[in-house]
Amino acid sequence: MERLHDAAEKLKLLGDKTRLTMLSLMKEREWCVCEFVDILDISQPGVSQHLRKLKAQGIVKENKQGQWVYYSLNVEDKPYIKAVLEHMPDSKAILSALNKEGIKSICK
Amino acid sequence: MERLHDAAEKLKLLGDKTRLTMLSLMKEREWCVCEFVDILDISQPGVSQHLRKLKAQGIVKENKQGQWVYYSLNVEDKPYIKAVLEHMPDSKAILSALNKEGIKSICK
DNA sequence: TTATTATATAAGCATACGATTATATAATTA
DNA sequence: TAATTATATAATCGTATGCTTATATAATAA
Repeated sequence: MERLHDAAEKLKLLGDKTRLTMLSLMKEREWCVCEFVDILDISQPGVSQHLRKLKAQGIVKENKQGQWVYYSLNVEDKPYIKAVLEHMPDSKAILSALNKEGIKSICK
Repeated sequence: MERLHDAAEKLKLLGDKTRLTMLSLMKEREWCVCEFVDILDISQPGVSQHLRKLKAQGIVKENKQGQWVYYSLNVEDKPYIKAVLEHMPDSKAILSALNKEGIKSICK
């Protein structure tokens, strides 16, 4: 059952707290790598690697703007992923819980 | 964000082909361990351990009937898991793809 | 051009995971 | 009671995962 195999591969990526947080944040807007680094307790290479995996599975897409790379959701054709994210908290709640409500493109 | 942590833990369990198949089958009815052993290409202890993890996260519940233990979904209070499973193939499609349409409580 | 900033890639490492075989427990049947 | 059947647990093992530090690449700014 190829469909289940592929779905499992993608769901596996949602089964990580850091990635699930990033994806939930991306429900609102696109974010650049350095913003995730500021928000999440993880190194910059760590963030990049999570995003690489998500992109490899087509779950996110990138948008290069000068030296910044913005990542956003690409789940319109992945209904079960979309459904999961719809049940996750929104950016405001996430940032508030992480005490990071102040961040705004800190990357300078 | 405790909610994301917990959700990630549960989604991690869906991110495995074998478990996702079992859960999708359970959309239709409860199944005993030996049925899963017949259907999936995995040993009996392997099946038991997958079910133990699913039960530990409250995703399935068991129903002991004599020497058989039947497992079924317990996702009414887990909307995002429910949503994922609703997008997965049904038992008929799964068994057909695995060439296992014949099985019917083979455990004898 | 040189320095700075943003991102990606590589290498290494500890831990988690999925599977197996062996064995234990429990219920059923002879 | 002994044998069979169903399930669970334990021990083991190879591989995958997530993280880090170090380094490379690319774009911007001085």
